[in-house]
Amino acid sequence: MNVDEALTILKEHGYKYTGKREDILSFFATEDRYRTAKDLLQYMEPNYSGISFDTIYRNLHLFREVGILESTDLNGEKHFRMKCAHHHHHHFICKDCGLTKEIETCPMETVKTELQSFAIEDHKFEIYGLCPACQ
Amino acid sequence: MNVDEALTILKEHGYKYTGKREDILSFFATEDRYRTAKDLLQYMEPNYSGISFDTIYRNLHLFREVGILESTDLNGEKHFRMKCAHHHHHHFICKDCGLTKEIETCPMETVKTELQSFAIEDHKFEIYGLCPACQ
DNA sequence: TCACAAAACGTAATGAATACGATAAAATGT
DNA sequence: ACATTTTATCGTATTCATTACGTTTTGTGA
Repeated sequence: MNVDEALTILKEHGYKYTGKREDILSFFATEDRYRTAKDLLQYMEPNYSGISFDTIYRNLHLFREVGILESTDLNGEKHFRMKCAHHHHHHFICKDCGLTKEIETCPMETVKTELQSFAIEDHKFEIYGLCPACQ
Repeated sequence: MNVDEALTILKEHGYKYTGKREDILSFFATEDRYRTAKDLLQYMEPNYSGISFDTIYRNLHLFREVGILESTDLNGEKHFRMKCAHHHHHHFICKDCGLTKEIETCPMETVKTELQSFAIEDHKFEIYGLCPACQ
């Protein structure tokens, strides 16, 4: 997803356009990997000195709710990345740099037969390690 | 894993026996599901009034390190459960009560072919939802 | 039973995330 | 263009889980 697509989604949901939001989106559009709220704050600081935590977190959660970002818990800290909306898949995640690689394998179909009487709402399949550059 | 097996593991690693440790272990031996540090603290409080956070967390991490417990992050809070050591498997986890059900399916073999140049260190496959009792 | 290493206590500190009243800014209708 | 309304942001305080640490207590092996 690119910045324009994301801004369109925002507008469709009736949310306003601001310079900060565009900058947040372009941060994630450029970084094709999982980043933390702190990473984003450090990126924003130079241009918007004194930007508040509220703004960072509110927008991160808003963007996730409307489907612009996706998130995962990595050692106790929430990480965010631009959502890849084209099809269902999972991620390899580099422990060092947060880089992600798409995994096509998804075992949910076979798993469903194992969970007949359970109400499945969600699932998480992540592989962790080091990417070629970080090895 | 039962309490005696766990105590044996502790002794093998040269750690000491204490009443608190046995109680912590019997808590997890009884509860066949993911529990938080707070859950454990509430269980210990009546018998050991004034037990400290240090004791709780130190033992939880120790037990995980020697392979007595396994842990996962669930909405920003670490959850622990007795490790089922017999064979590799994953879990369905109930969002309400933390109950777990073993899943035999593990897609790592096929995934490895997708990640030739990546150093795989770990993986997580969890299914979330409601167990029959909580629906 | 004595000495020493490990465990626990009590409490303070850290760090991520959330909350909130006040202010500012963007969209909308006239 | 202007006023109105709605949303966004600021500044800061608070919550909550977790970690840290100096001191005291307690197992354990000689």
